[in-house]
Amino acid sequence: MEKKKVVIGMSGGVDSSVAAYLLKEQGYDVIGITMQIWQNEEQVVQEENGGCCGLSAVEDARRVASDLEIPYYVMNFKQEFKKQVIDYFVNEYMAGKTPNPCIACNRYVKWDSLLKRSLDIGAEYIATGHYARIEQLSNGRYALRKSATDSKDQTYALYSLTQTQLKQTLMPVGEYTKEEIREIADRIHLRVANKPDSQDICFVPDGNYAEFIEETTNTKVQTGNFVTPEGIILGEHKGITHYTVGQRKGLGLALGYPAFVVEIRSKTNEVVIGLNNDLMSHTLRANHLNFMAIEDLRESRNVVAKIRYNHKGAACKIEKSGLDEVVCTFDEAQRAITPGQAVVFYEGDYVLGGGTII
RNA sequence: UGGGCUAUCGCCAAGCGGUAAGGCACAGGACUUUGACUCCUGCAUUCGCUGGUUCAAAUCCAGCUAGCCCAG
Repeated sequence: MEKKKVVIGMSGGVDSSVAAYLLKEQGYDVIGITMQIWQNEEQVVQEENGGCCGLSAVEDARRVASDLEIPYYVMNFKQEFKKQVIDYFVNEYMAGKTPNPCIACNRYVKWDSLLKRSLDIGAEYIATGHYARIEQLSNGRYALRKSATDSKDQTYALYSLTQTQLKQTLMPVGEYTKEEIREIADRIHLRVANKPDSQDICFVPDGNYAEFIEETTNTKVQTGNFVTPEGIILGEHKGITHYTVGQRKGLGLALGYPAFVVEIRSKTNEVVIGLNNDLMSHTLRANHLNFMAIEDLRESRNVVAKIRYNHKGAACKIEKSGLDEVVCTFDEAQRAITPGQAVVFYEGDYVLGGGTII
């Protein structure tokens, strides 16, 4: 019997390495791939940084593939990454919004480009080391289910996957806890067993994304005014791209009480400053919707919504307010609902769908 | 030029003779496959300057300097 062919995206980190191992154990014909997305080959690798985007990827991944005795290739996705992730990231910030590049990367680079190319080379599935599970529901649809450990769950960043993509994807790591994954890595003597988890934006290694935006656009951001909700000028800001809703640090505003960014007005180039309380809101609107567990939202539903990656989720009612727009009303006010971020709806452990906060 | 008031960390501000609170800001760390939030730690050997009184002064006294207010 012909073994099913799977392309596994390998970052060189623990999770995707163990994923590759698990797939091989499960009897798949596994091919390891590392996606070259941003850095130049000659760029010094970041030893400390493991993770999804693979700054130190190639060396480690190649070695793991070799240890697992699976074929391994590096594929170039720099163009796609530049267009779908970097450009999007920069444009969103310049428009006063706060993008989530990981979601864009997943959607366009991993599940558009990588999947296509994998199918082209005869694979039936692609696989990743994400902490999430994919299940087919009784209604026939595929949906993401939270990983075995809630604390590591990554379904939030994957809400935009389509039915076709889900059908052709495997996420073997989702059944395990992080500890179990490290144990497996240890047991099979993976050298990457103790690599730290990834973090921060992969293409801005030093974390200074505002500077990164200036460099890639080759323009200096305009400074502007910090204002109160009433319009009183409080001081000068460094440029809209330096801020996000809910931010406290880095404002340099000594008002005597903690001050937060409440709103970013790109039209007037103003950053509105207020109290923590001013950030609390019961509703949000979202567009660019994608539904998983259901085909569409025909009538209002009570769900749990996450409004950022690290959000425990909050009970709310969602209903359509347009062809591609949903209104979400929370039982309890939520803090710092931020335009540009994703909102993901859950029913139990399953992803119902999600969208982009307007 | 008379009269009054005030000068304590980058900002605000306790202190009232017994050996420098606190908040904001800032820095570092933790957390984190986005941005944030949050949490932890650090942050004036010194109180505008110079003298004096006292065992002991940021705290009392004198002079000087600077700023503010009211007169003119």
